Amino acid sequence: MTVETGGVDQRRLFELLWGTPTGPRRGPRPTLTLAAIARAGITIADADGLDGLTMQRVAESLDVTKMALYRYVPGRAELVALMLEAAVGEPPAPPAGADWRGRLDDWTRQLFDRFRRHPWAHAATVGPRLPGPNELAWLERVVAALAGTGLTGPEQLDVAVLLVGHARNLAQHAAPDDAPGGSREAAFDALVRGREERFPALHAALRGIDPNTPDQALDFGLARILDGVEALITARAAAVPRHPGGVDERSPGGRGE
Amino acid sequence: MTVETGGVDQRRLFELLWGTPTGPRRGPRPTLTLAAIARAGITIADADGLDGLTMQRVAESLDVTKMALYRYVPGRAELVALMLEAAVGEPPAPPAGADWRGRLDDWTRQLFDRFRRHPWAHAATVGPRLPGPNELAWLERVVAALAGTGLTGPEQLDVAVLLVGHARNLAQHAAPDDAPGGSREAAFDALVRGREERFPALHAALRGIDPNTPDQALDFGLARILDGVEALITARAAAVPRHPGGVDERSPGGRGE
DNA sequence: GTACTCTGTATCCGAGGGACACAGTTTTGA
DNA sequence: TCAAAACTGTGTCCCTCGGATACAGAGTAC
Repeated sequence: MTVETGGVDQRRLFELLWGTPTGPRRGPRPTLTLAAIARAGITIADADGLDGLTMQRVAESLDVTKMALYRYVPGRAELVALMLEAAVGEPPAPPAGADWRGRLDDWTRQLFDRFRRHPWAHAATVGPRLPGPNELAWLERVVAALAGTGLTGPEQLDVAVLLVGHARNLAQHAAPDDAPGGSREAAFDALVRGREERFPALHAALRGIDPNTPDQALDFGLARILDGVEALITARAAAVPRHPGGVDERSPGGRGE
Repeated sequence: MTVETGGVDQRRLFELLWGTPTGPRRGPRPTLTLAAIARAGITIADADGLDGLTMQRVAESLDVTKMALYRYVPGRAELVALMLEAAVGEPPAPPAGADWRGRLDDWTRQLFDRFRRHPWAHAATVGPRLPGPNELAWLERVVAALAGTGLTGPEQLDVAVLLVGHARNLAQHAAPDDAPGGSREAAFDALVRGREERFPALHAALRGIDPNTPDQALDFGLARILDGVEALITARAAAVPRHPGGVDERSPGGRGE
């Protein structure tokens, strides 16, 4: 029982995620596949969330005993990791002829879509964890799109972190099949109503909400982020017209006023 | 056993979060307080995460039986909600004399700090949930800071969502007491090493990482976001030049660009 | 054919959330 | 003053779930 990082067997998980599917030699041939198990788990978690995902249910849906799963997967935590890797899947091809901004825009929306289709994915990605090949491939796409923009390596990764966070965060806000108009704003409105003097600005902001217009938080945030990145890129290009990667003009919007 | 939203009793939770502390009439006076229970839970969760948080341990740390807690809290889920509300606490006062950007910058860093101090808070905030007074008060601060900038109500809320997401996301990346240099990048590097042809851009980006420089993802993302918001605000102001005392003339020298 | 190895199963255990009934305590009403 | 009512903390019980272990059957290598 390795309590390491929430009970995840790092070695075995690494083999499962990154190892080659080595065919066994002797003994009866397995009736299951890692992919099939992950698929079954995804189906269950999509329907009832991570709480509804029990080894028993996964086993039942595959017509095996619960303990049979442990021949393939060390435990529940590793199963979730495999499900996550399968659920994100391979990154989509970048749109043809798009510049870095077009690529990042499309990339974020595609990732958002993945997260929205699998609401449990958010909970499955909290805390440090071992990324799988698909996850790294998604990351590779962002960094590749930003290559040649003048951003440093760390900055490219920071942009990726920013976009992943936004996609993941917004997918959580937008329930997969929620009533249009956003139940979240409705809940806020109900709470603020009767407490206007306590939350005056919030009250005013909520008055400007049209229940018919769909939630545009994804578009809005994405546009702001990409505007900010674009501003940095153009500033870099103007400041250092030659040899990218020199002494960076760090202008942290940090601390001091 | 209300399976509603993960087993949360919405009515009772609303009373716990928003209700007035009505003193009971008859019977022995309670030995515990909601605040004390929440504090005990926070202490445990800070140390061992949400998985380490059991009713048993909370009860032990308060010298009561497990079932005694159920006199105060309907169940574990509601306890976590109370812990969250106590952990975020009241929002800090906005820095004196700061414009909207300064306020939002400070706000985001303070929120980041709260999340970083309580790593379980991220997991506790997945999915739709009932916000408490403190949570709404934090939100109120953002919207108040943006009042008069020309942004619409929904846009102000979208900015808040964006900033909350960034603070929360980055707090997860930055482990509370991790080794400097970022184990995350180190893990990436170890994975990419030997697979350079598969992740060429990632490989190149990782080469530009200096293990000594601290992680600047929070600063970077925050600066990008606020740059993007600022661009929108100035564009709005330029398009609608009237509105006498609305948009303040913020230009304290060379910020950003 | 025999030994070895791998798969799926049956059984068992402990941890954890929570229901329920009961005893003790404090206030209210007569 | 005293009994009834209401509320608190406790002990006990149950169920679910993750996982360990031992075992029986299946398939392969020698």
